Amino acid sequence: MKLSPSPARGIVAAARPSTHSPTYEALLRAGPRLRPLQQVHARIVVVGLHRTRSLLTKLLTLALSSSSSASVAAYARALFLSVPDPDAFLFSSFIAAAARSGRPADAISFYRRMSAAGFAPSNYTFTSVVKACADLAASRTGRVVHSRSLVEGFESDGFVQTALVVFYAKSANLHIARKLFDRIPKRTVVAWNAMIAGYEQNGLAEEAVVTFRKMQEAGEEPDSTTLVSLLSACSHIGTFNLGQWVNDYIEHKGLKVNVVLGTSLIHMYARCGHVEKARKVFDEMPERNIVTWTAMMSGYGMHGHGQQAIELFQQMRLSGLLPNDVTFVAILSACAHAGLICEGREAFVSMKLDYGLVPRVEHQACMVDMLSRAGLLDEAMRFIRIDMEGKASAEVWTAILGACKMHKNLRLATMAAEQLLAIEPENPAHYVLLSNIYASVGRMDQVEKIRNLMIDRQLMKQIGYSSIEIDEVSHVFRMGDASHRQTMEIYRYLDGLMDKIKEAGYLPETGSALHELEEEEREVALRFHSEKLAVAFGIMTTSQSTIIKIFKNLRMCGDCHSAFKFISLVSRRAIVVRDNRRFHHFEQGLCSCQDYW
DNA sequence: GTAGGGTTAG
Repeated sequence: MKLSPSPARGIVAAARPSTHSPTYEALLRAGPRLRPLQQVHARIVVVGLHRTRSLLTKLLTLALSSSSSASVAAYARALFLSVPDPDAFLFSSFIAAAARSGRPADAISFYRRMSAAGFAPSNYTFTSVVKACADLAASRTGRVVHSRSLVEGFESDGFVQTALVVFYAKSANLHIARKLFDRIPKRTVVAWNAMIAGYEQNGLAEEAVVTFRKMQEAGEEPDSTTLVSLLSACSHIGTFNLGQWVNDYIEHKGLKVNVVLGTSLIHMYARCGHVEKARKVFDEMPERNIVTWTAMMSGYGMHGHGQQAIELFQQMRLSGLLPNDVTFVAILSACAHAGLICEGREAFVSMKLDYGLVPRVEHQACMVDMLSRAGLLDEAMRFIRIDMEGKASAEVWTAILGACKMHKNLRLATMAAEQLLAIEPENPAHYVLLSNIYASVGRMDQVEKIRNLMIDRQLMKQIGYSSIEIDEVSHVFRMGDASHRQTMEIYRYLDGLMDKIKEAGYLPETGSALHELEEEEREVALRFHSEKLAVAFGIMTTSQSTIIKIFKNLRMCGDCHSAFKFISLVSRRAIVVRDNRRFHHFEQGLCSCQDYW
C-alpha cells in the first residue's frame, strides 16, 4: 500500500495493528546491524523457526544491507545455504548484494544456482550478474548471460543494456559496447557515463571527448562522474583548455568537489603542466584520502620537484594516513627524477620495514632507474642481481639503457639492449635504441643487421608526434611534417632559430637521428623532429609572455632536449614539454630535469 | 509479502 504524504499519515500508521509475528518484529528492531541480527537468529533457531523462509529472507536482506565486510559475506552465504527452498526473491537479493559489495564470483555462482533451480532471472538479476562479469573480466560468461537476457526479453531495458555497455567496454569490445549504447531507447546520464568511461579506460581519450560533446548536444547534463572521466581524458591528451573548462563548469554550477572529483582535478592539472594549480585544489579539498595524496606526490614527481614530494609524504605520515604500494611508486619515481638517492634508498627500506609492503616490479624499476641515472651503474646492476635475483623486466633494462646513453657506457648498453630484444622481440623501440648505440660507435654492420631484423619481423617504428595548443586549437606535428598551412613560415622560422642557437654554442647530437642516414642528412632529420616544429610554431605565433606548452607522445630525444635549452635562452621564452615520462621546464638555458631524464 | 540494478580518481 502506498501512503500519501498527508498529515494523517502518522495516525494511519500508528492506528494499524502490527500483522507481523514477534520474531519478525525483533528482526525489524535489530535493523541492519550484524550483532543484533545474529542474536535474533539464535532465538529463531531456539524456537525452531530456522527453516521458515520468510524469516530467513528478512534476516538475510538486513544482514546484506549492513556494512559489507568479509564476516557479513561469510555469514550471509551460510545463511543462504541454510534456507531449504530459496525462491527467486531470495536469489536475486543475494546476487545483487554480492555484485554490489565486491564479491562478483559469489554473484555469478548464485546466478547459476538460480538458473539450475528453474527460476528465470529478472532485469534486476541480469544487471547485477553482468556487472559481476565485468568486474571479473569474465568475458565468456558475460556473453552467455547477454544472450540469456535477450531470450528473456531485456533488449531494451536501460539498466541491463548499460551494464552490458560496461561489460563490453571492460572486455575491450568497444564496437559492441557502442552498438548496444546506440540502441538504448532513453540514454540516462549513467549510460552516457558508462560509454565515456569505457572509451577513456581503453585509451581512446579523444573518442571519450567526442562522446561527451554528443551528450551535450543530446541535452544531457554531465554529473560529477562524467566530469571525472572527462578530466582523465584531458590528463591523457594533455588538453589543458578542456580541463580548465571542467573546473569552471564545476564552479559555475556550484558542484561539490568530492574526493574523487578533486583527485581527478589534481591529476589533470599536474599532467597538463600546472603543479601550482594542482596544489591549490589539493589545499582546498575538505576531505583527502590516500589516492589524493598520492596523486599530488606523483604530480610533483613528474615535474622534477622531488623535495616537495618528500615533504608531502612526511605531512601525510603525520596526518596518520597509511601509504600503500602506489604511494611508494610515486615517491620512488619522484626521487629518481630529482636525483634524490639517499631519500629514495630510505623510502625503499621504509616501505618494507615500516609498512610491510612487498616491493613490486614497479618499485624495483624505480630503484634501478634512480641509481643508474645518477651514474651508479654498478650499484644498479648489483640491485638487479641481488634484489631482483637477476630477473629484470623490460622496463628495468630500458632504464639501464637510458642511463648508459647518458653516461656513455657502451659495453653495458649493448648488453641491456640485447636483453630487451630477448624479452620483447615485438617492440620496435628496442631495435631502434640498439641500432642507435651501434651507430654511435660506428658499427654499421650491426646497424644494418638490426635494420634487416626489423624488416624481417615486419616491425614499424612508432611514429612520434608533438602537439601544441594555441587559442584553444590543437596543432599536431610529425617529423618533417608539411601538412600545416603555415608550413613555409614554420620551417623558415625554425631555420633562423637553429642558426641562432648554433651561434650560442649548440651542437647537434646526431646519435639521436635515424640510423640509416649519413651524417649531414642526420642533422637535417634532427632539425625536423616534431617537437622542434611545434616549438618554432609556438614561438612565432604567441606573445613573449606566453609559456610554450608542448606535448610529445614519445620520450624527448637527447638532441631536442639540448636544443630546447638553447632555444629557451636565445628566445627568452619559457617552454614546457610533457613527454611520455615527465615534464621538462626549460628556462634561460636550463631544464628543470637537471638533465636527469 | 518481501528489495534489489548500471557510471568515477592515484
